[in-house]
Amino acid sequence: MLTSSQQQLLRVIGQSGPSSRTVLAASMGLSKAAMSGIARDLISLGVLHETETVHGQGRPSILLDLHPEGAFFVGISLLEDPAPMVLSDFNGNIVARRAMPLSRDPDVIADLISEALPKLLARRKDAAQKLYGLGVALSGFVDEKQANCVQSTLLGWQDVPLANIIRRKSGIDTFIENDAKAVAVSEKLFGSARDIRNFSVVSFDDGIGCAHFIGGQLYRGNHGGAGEIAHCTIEPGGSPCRCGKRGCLDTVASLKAIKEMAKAEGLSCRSMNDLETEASLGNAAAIRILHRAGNALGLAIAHLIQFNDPGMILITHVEGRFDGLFGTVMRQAVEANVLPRYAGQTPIRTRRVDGDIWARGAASIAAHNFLIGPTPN
Amino acid sequence: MLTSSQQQLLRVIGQSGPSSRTVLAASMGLSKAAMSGIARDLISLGVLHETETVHGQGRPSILLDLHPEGAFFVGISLLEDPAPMVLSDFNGNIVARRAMPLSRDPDVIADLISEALPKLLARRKDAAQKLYGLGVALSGFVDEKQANCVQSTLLGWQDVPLANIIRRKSGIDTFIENDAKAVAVSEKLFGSARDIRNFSVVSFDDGIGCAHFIGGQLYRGNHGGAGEIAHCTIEPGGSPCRCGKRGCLDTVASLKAIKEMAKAEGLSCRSMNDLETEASLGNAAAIRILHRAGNALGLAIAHLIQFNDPGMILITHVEGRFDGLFGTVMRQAVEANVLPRYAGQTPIRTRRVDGDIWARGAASIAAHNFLIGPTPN
DNA sequence: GACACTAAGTTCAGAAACTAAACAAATCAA
DNA sequence: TTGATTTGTTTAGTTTCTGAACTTAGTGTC
Repeated sequence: MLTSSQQQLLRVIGQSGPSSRTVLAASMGLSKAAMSGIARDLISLGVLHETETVHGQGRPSILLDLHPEGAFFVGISLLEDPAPMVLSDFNGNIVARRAMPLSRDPDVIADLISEALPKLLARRKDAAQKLYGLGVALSGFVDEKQANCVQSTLLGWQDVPLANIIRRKSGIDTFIENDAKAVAVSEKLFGSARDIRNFSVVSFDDGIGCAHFIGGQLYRGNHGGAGEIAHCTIEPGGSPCRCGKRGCLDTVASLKAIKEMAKAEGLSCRSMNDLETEASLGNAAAIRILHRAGNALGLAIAHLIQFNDPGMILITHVEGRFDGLFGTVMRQAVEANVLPRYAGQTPIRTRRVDGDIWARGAASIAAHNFLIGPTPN
Repeated sequence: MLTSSQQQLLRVIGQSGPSSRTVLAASMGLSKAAMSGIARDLISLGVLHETETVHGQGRPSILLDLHPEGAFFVGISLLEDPAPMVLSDFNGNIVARRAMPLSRDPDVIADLISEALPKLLARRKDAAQKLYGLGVALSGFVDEKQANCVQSTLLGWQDVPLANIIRRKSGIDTFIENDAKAVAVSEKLFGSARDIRNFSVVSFDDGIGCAHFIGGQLYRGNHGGAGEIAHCTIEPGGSPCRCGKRGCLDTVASLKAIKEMAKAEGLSCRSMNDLETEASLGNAAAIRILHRAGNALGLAIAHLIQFNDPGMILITHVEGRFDGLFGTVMRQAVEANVLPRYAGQTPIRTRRVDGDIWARGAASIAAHNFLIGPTPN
C-alpha cells in the first residue's frame, strides 16, 4: 500500500494533470525536499514517470505524470447481457476488451469473472503483474464500503456481498458501485471533470441516473441514494411510475419513457433520432412529447443547480440527442427555473459516449480506490 | 495557531462529546503516546480540561472535554435592526448579550463593532484574553474564504470585503457567512446535528433558507449558492417572485407569503398561530393557504431528500408552527414524494429557536474557523 | 563566448510528529 | 492480599518533513 503522501501526490496529479515537482510541492503544501523524495519513490515503483521538460526562465522543469502502464484495472458492467469487461490502464485508456455472460447468481458471476480474467490479461503480460483492482458497475444501491449491493431491482438482489465473493474467488481487490456513480468517478479521474471539485453527472439512457462530486469527492448520501433524481416528482399527480408514486422524472424524460410515449401516440419512431426528425418536419405529437420531456429534465436540472450550486453539469448519453428540440427546450427550462442571478452561470455539457461507458466507469472505481482510497461518506 | 493534530482532536471532541484519551487515540488513528502529548498541550493552553472519571474494569478513564471557558467568540447578526451581538463560550453558551444600531456602510459597521466590543466583554474579563474570533451573519452570498460579501439585496452590497474591514478596525480574526449557513454550522458544532455527517438545515422564517453539511463539512457550492431552495420552482407558472421568475417556493411557503396570502383573503391573522387556529375552526381560506404552503415545502424537502439523501433535515423556526395542519401536510407531502423505499428513512426534526439564533450562528462561524479551519470547497 | 541571472531539483542535518514497548497507576474481582 | 485489567505516561527510536545550502540546466546580455 502507498503512504498517505504518495496517495495525495497521485490524487493531485490525477486532478491537475502533469506538473513539475516544484508546482506539486506548492499545491500540496510540502517543501521541495519532501516532494523530491516522494516523487523518487513513486518513480522507482513505476507508478509515476517524467514526461515533458518545460523551458522557462531558469532551469527547465520536468513534468511528472501517472505512468500509463504503472497500474491496470479491470472494469465489468452488469447492466447488459453479455456483460462487457475491460482492462484499463492508469490513464483510463482501454487496452483490452471482452464480454462474459450475465448471471443473477453472485457466485456464478464470480466464477465467470475468474475464468475470463486470464483471457482478458493474456495479451498484456505486464498488466497481470500490475493489476491493482477490479470494479463492478451495477444498477442499484451500494453501501458506503463499496462492497455490498443493498438492493438491485434489475438483478433481484437484496444485501448481496458481491465484492467479497469476487475478491475471494479472483484474488483481486474488488469494489462495486452504482452505475451513475461509477460514470461520475470516471469523469472525475479521466474525463472532462478532472479539475472540477463540485459537479454532477446526469446519465441519460433508458433510465436517468445522476451522481454528485462534492469537495472533490464522490458523495454517496446517507443510504447511498444521493443523486436519485429519476424519482423526484416533476409532474405532481402525473403518470404512475414503477416505483409506486406518480409524476417521477423517469416517467416523462427517460429515453424509455420518450419511446413509449411515441409508441402510444402511434408514431413509428425507433430512436430519438427518428422522433427529432419527425418533430422538425412539424409532427405535433412528436413536438409535444419532446417538449414535455425536455421541460421536465430541464426543471429537474434547475432544481439541482438551485439546491447544490455545482460547478458543472455533465449529461452523458449513448443514443440520445441534445442538438434538437429536446436539448433546446431542456436548456431553456433550466435557465427559466434558476435564480436569474445564476442563469448561465453553471455550464451544462452534453457528451455522447460509447457503449464502454459503464465498464470504463467500473474500472475507474477500482482506480479511484487505488489512487485515493475509500470514500469517507 | 493550533497544529493540525490539535485541531483534529478538538473537532473529534466537538463531534463525539467528552471522551477518554484512549478512545480519542483510537478514533483518530493515533497511538496512546501521541494522544497523551497532544492532550497535555491543549490542557496547558486552557482549551481542554479533564472532567468526569469513568469507572469500569481496570484503571478508570478520565474524560476530556472542551473547556467552556477555554475560548470565546463574538457573533453579530446583520439581519435585524438593532443588530444583536452575543459573546459565546466554547460550548456555544451565550455569556453576554448586547445590541448595536444597524448600518449599511461597512466602515460604520466596523466602527460600531469596535465601540461595542469592550462593553460586551466588560463583565467577563477572562473572555477578553481568550477571544479567538468574531463572526457575522448576513442575508446574501458570501465567498468561499468567508471574507467578502459577493452580493446582498437586503444590505444593498456588491463585493464588500467586510471581514477584512472589521478585522482591521477591531483587531479580531473575523469571518462572515450567509445566515442559513451560519445556523447550520451552529447546529453542527453545538446543536442536535453534532454527530451527523450529512444533513440539511432549513430555516423557516419570513424567508426560507437552507444549508447543507456534506461529509461533516459545510458545503457552500460553487458560487456560494448551495441550499438556495427558496427560489426553486415549486409551482410552475405560479405567482411572480421578487427574484424575477415565477412559482418559487418563497412565494408560497415562506412565513411572509403565508401572512400575505392570509391578508389577501381578508383574514385578520397576525401570526401563523392565528391562522392555524382559524383552520382548526374550519375556515376554508385558512385551510387552503396552509395546505398549499405545507404541500409546497414538503415537495421541496422531498426533492432535497431525493437529490442529496441527507441523514437528517432540521427545520428551525422562530415564530412558525409545525404541530398543526401546515406541519402535517408538509410531512405527508414529503413521504408522498420520495421513493417509497426511502419513505420515513430520513428524520425530519422541527425545532423552535429563540431570537438569538442568527447571532449564535455567527459566533459559531468564528468557533468553526478556530476549531476546524477554513472550509475547503 | 563569457558572464550574470533565474529557477528547478537535490542533498543533508536537524526538527517535529508519531510509534512500539515497557512501565506505573488505579481500580475491580476473587 | 493477590491477580487481572485497563488507563495513561515515559522513553527510545523511526518516519516524515523543513530549511538552507548547493548543484544543475537553462536564458539573456554584453
